[in-house]
Amino acid sequence: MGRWEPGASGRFRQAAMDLYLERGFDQTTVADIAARAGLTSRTFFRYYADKREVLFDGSETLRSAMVEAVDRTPASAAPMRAVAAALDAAATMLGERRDFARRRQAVIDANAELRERELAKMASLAGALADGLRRRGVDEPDASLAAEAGIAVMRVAFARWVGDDETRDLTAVVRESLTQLGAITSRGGRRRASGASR
Amino acid sequence: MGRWEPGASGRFRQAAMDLYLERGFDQTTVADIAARAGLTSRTFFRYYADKREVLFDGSETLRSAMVEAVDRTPASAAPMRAVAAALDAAATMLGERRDFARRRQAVIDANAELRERELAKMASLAGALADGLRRRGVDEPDASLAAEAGIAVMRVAFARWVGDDETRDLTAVVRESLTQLGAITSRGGRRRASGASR
DNA sequence: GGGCTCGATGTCACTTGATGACATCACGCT
DNA sequence: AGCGTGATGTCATCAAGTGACATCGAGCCC
Repeated sequence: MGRWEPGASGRFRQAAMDLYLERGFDQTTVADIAARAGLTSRTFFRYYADKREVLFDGSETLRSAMVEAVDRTPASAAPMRAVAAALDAAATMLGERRDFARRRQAVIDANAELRERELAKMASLAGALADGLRRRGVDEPDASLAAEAGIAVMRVAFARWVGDDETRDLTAVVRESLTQLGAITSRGGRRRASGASR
Repeated sequence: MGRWEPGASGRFRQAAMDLYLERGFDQTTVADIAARAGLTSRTFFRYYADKREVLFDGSETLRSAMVEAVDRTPASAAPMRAVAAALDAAATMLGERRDFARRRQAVIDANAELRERELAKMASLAGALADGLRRRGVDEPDASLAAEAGIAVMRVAFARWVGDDETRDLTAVVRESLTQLGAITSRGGRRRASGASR
């Protein structure tokens, strides 16, 4: 498997994922990944800006899906409706292949640098959402607040879904969490409002 | 200024801040910082785990202040009340020295790695808040949701405060933003609820 | 004072991530 | 066949960290 074997980026992704799982992120060198992929470490950096990025390949796709969901929401709808649509889109994309999501998350959770990168990706999602909201006429700080709140919900919901024993639909968890956020933040929110979820 | 000059960590902090501002984070090497501080690069890494950490020295103090604010909140209060208290504490700590906050933020905003680190610090704050809430009996997912929402508010409010021309009190901006989040997330939130802020 | 311990700092060596410059190879086109 | 082009390899280099060990300075005890 030398030069010109197709699917270089995919081979890198696979090799990296395997190695990160086998021996951990720190214990894996870029040279290792390249060797397993049948390529050179220099080539690795032509596909991925750094050693972490190889785990976040689909995030651009996810972002555009969420933005499109925002754009598709009727202009008359409230900001949080558009955010909810974006979260639905994200949940649909991530909701299949829970086993993959689990393994990937295990790798990320085990390493501080990877957690940082994931946070950055989520922040970028929040930024894109806020852009989308502004584009539809939502002013600041509402646009940023709605976007950040939405991403916060997504973060919490995803973590619950990944760590859950029973098989639940990610979309359902996301919607539940979004509703729950509304309950919590509503003024006069009473203590122990006897949660509707779990 | 050789060995045994006191205040090594402070000298590192000062030197790093200066250099990051002068020529940028990437263009500053740890050896540069150490030289300006009159120390060695090896010593730098004894005080700070990496080149970024030197900009986040007070974050531990901030965290404990916020956690204490949560703990000090009456047990009968709703979760978001405790979160609000924590945000108030944070705003009080960060609210003075806006010029310093500005310069620091300019450095951070200019560099992706630093932005990542800042996100990590904020995530750690959210985690500490969620812990505090659980300690006072708040169940999941409410604890995580409230904590994450609170940090989201803090992020937005801080950005607005730093980027604002007029001089406003950070505490006021934070409270405003928190109220605004409640308005946005409340079910039936109508479009363009004619914002109360800005 | 002399010698002692101990923590802070320095020195050295090394691994690894990341990047620039340049050479080479495989493929499609004419 | 010859050529151009993009993908890959090779080489050199820098900077971030890290471990092992030496050294210095200060306080302490006798």
